[in-house]
Amino acid sequence: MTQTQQHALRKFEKSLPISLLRTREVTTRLFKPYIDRHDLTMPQWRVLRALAEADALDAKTLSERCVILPPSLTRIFRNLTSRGLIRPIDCNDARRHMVALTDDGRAVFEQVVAESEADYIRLANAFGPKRLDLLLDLLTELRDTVQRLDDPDDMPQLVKVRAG
Amino acid sequence: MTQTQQHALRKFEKSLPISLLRTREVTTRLFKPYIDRHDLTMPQWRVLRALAEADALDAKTLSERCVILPPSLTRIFRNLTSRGLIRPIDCNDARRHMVALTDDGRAVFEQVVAESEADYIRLANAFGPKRLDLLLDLLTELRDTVQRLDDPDDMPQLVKVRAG
DNA sequence: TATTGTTATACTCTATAACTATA
DNA sequence: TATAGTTATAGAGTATAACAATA
Repeated sequence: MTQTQQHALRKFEKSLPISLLRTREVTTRLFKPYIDRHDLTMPQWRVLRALAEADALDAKTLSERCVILPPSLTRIFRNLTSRGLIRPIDCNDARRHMVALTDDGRAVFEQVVAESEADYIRLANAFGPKRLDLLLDLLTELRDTVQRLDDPDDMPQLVKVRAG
Repeated sequence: MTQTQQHALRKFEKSLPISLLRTREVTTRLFKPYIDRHDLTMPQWRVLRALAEADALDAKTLSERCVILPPSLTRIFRNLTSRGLIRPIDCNDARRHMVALTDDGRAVFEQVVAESEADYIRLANAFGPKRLDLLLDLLTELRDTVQRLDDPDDMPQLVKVRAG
């Protein structure tokens, strides 16, 4: 391999969106069999997972938190409701479509977590639990940073100067 | 917000595939306008970007490196070839479909890079260039770690013991 | 016989705009 | 008037299996 090609490869590795995509692909592939086993798509799973950690959520919150566009979410609601995994929740704002897990939905969630736990521990040990925490923190902070780029009033002064 | 909900939120933040997806979503949104401007989809752009850093690549390599399944790649080849952005390359193994950028393809690539560079620098400065490098390194290393999980012979002894 | 890639097929997601209902 | 969500629609990606061509 030539010097130029080595440099080129490093540049490709350093593309942030692509690196995030590739890393997500391999980690998703590790856990996807446990999702497939319950006839769930990854977006459907993200909805169940988000609902498992809240009493109830509206469509907009789920859309943002699970990275699913509203039209897709409408279909996912229909699917998961018909399968008895989620149910509508009364809300004082009639525009909002709030949903929560049913008992069956929670059971499915708990099953997937239990079945995949061994692989998660295997991954955490192989990578190093502390490095995994560091990575997760960096991901969250990068997300916050990028979101603040669109809203410069929230930016700390130092960063504003450096970015300019 | 209750104690339980705070804990729940943290758990959702700590899902690796979801965190990777959400971070990719915001970073992609930052750069996507520059891709859209040239009537490219993100997968098409990944192909151009990979080819820009190699003389020529075959479909299998591109499929892995760009996270695109072979059937999608076939369609993308057809699209980019018809637009004159890539061209087939002769190869000693006639099974392989090798392609390379045309001059037009390279021009489009350079244009996108030039147009988006200011935003990339803005992001790197806001997040911290060194932290960005750390994040990119961790992403690459995590990818390697997960891939080795499927191929335990490659695992260092210490990790094998800890994982077992 | 194994590998590379294409085709076929069905389903899902992506993305935008237009529309309804509610605040 | 602004917001939340649904519907409609077109296009692209996801995923699998079956197939053809080549090694």
